Amino acid sequence: MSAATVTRVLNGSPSVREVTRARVQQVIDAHGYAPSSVAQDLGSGNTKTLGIILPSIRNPYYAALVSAADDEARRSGYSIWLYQLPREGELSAQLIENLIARRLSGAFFIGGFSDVDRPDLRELLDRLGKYMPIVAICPPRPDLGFICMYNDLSGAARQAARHLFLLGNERIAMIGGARNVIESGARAVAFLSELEALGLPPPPEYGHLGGGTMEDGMREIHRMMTVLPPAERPTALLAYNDLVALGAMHQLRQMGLRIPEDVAIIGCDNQFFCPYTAPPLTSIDMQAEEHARSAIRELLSASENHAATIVRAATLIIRESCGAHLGMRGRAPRHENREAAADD
Amino acid sequence: MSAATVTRVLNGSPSVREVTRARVQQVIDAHGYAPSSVAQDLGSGNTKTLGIILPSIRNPYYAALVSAADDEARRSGYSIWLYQLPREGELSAQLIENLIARRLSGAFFIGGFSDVDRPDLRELLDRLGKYMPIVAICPPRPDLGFICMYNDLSGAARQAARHLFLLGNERIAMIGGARNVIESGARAVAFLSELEALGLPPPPEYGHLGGGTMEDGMREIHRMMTVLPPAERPTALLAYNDLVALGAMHQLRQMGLRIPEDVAIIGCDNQFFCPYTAPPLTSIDMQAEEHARSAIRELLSASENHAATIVRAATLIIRESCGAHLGMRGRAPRHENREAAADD
DNA sequence: TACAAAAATGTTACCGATAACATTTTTCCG
DNA sequence: CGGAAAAATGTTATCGGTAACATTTTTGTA
Repeated sequence: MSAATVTRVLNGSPSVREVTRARVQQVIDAHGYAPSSVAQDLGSGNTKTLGIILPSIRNPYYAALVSAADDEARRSGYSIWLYQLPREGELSAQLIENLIARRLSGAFFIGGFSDVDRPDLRELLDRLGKYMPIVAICPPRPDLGFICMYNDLSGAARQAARHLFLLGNERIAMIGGARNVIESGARAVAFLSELEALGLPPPPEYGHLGGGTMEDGMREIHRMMTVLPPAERPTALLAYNDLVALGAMHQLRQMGLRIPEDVAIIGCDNQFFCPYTAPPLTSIDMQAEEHARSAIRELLSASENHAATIVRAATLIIRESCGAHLGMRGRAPRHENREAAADD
Repeated sequence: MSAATVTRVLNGSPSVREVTRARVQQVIDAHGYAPSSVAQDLGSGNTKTLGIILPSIRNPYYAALVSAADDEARRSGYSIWLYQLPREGELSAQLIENLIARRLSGAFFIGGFSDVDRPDLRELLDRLGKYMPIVAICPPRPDLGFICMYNDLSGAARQAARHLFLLGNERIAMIGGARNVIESGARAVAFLSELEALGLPPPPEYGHLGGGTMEDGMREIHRMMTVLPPAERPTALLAYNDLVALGAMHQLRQMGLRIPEDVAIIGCDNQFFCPYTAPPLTSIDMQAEEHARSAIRELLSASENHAATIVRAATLIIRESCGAHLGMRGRAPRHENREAAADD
């Protein structure tokens, strides 16, 4: 029983006698043996493993991407190697080496809240791109030599802005994110251009966005609702993501303000909890599942990196936090109420 | 420049002349070369990779475990290989082989909502245990030959049950989960024994739990609040987890019932969104971070599997959904209101 | 039965890094 | 400057699986 025969039995080669096969199989079963994919990987030069690089799996939007990606990869016999990005400054060269050393079959990069200008991430992507195909969830940039998937927000942003406007909102603020950051920059631009088209550009006092967590949402809305004079406070919010929206809603409630009567709010990502907030959160669906599955398929079929962009339309999912179910009537008693309640 | 010299340069061996080191380093830098950890793994017999096996990364509680585990593993130069369990019947022998074939350095098993009696999972664990150390988040069982981490719920369950009782609740239902399932079985037993100690065993009409999602929570509470006569409906809920609680709260709101005035509710897991629900959800913290970090440390230091249990106390985190901030006064106007509103 | 063709099994080399050992080069002192 | 000790570098074998090739066994037919 040479090693080659065992290989043949394992791979179901037809040129093995039935007696031999049975004998080998018996030993395999007795030992619960499975051939080392480490050795297979080394021999074949294919690890059948895809890396997913993201800021934090704690963000449910990323978790949804990873979940779908894992499922899709496994269907083709590939598996997922997880890599949470450390903060800037902690992404040592050593960690990048580690990523290259793994000889992954491909990398799915979910930058999200990562600064465009983070030089460490650029170095990471540049170096990685020489070794494996990359697909990233990020707005297209001419200098990126791999596939970028992103959402065309223009339709949804227009719908969201007009929706809020038609419901009587004339002071609409954007909240969360940061303009110099890949993804939130794109979202900000989309929202901003629509607000300007309506003649409702957010005044500078609304601030320059700021973060992607619940705490960031709380802080920002608290600032606007206390520092600004009542007549200048926003009556509607476009949030960078649903987490920020969640924080903002919480803060508004704590201040005794009603949603959507006093402040309407629209989130982004359409995360799993959106239908379950009080009121249910109107949000923009970013097609996480489709992005993830198609990213994996691209990685599996790609032989070399090539610049390309794959666009999916984002769609506004209307629930109650934007005030749609109240119509214009919901607006009437708002101002007095809001100003009285929030003036602390 | 033989391969051995390159190895010596990479590993900083002292016995390399400075000129040689510089020459080799220059080539390394020019090519952006990093040594293949696949080959290293084969040679050393250590993949420095830990597998995390779980039902779905979409559950934020699991995501929190994975996030902390990834961070802890990376500190020791290890990385995480993700494996989402398919449904029963779809966990083929082939997938188990794949898991063994990877020659992982250890496996962190997060069973959660997995049936104790799922024979495929038992086979998975039995076979895996022969090849690598395992740490699982699950209640201890005499037949498991590896480390089990779990929460001692008795203190928190007692606190929760008495808390609800002292606030005037005499009809307390458990909602979600399934008795024949590892984790939810333990939670159910803990809650049940406390309710019985108070002389408030849930009547059979409250049903036999049922599931771990928002939808399950909605369905169960809808059933109780419509099928049961008003006088028998629960005035408080102990939810299997926070997702079920989220669904139940949503359904209660839709029925026009107030939380906690009409129905008080306590969740489990203390997920990230608990402080942000309306009202903020009282929940039982399960120490995800501590479990995950210590699980990784155990895996890294373990040489062989040995049965052991590591217990951490679960703690009740009181917010508003249980009615604590209202005290007994919150109970007074409840009954009339609840019965009138929910009687559809 | 003999012998060629076909089938079954065995052998060798390779993937890439590295430990152990072998060889070459350098150093340093008499 | 010779030559031994020390330092630097090269060579070989190994990890486990497998492709390619080599060899042995079986089959089938004259």
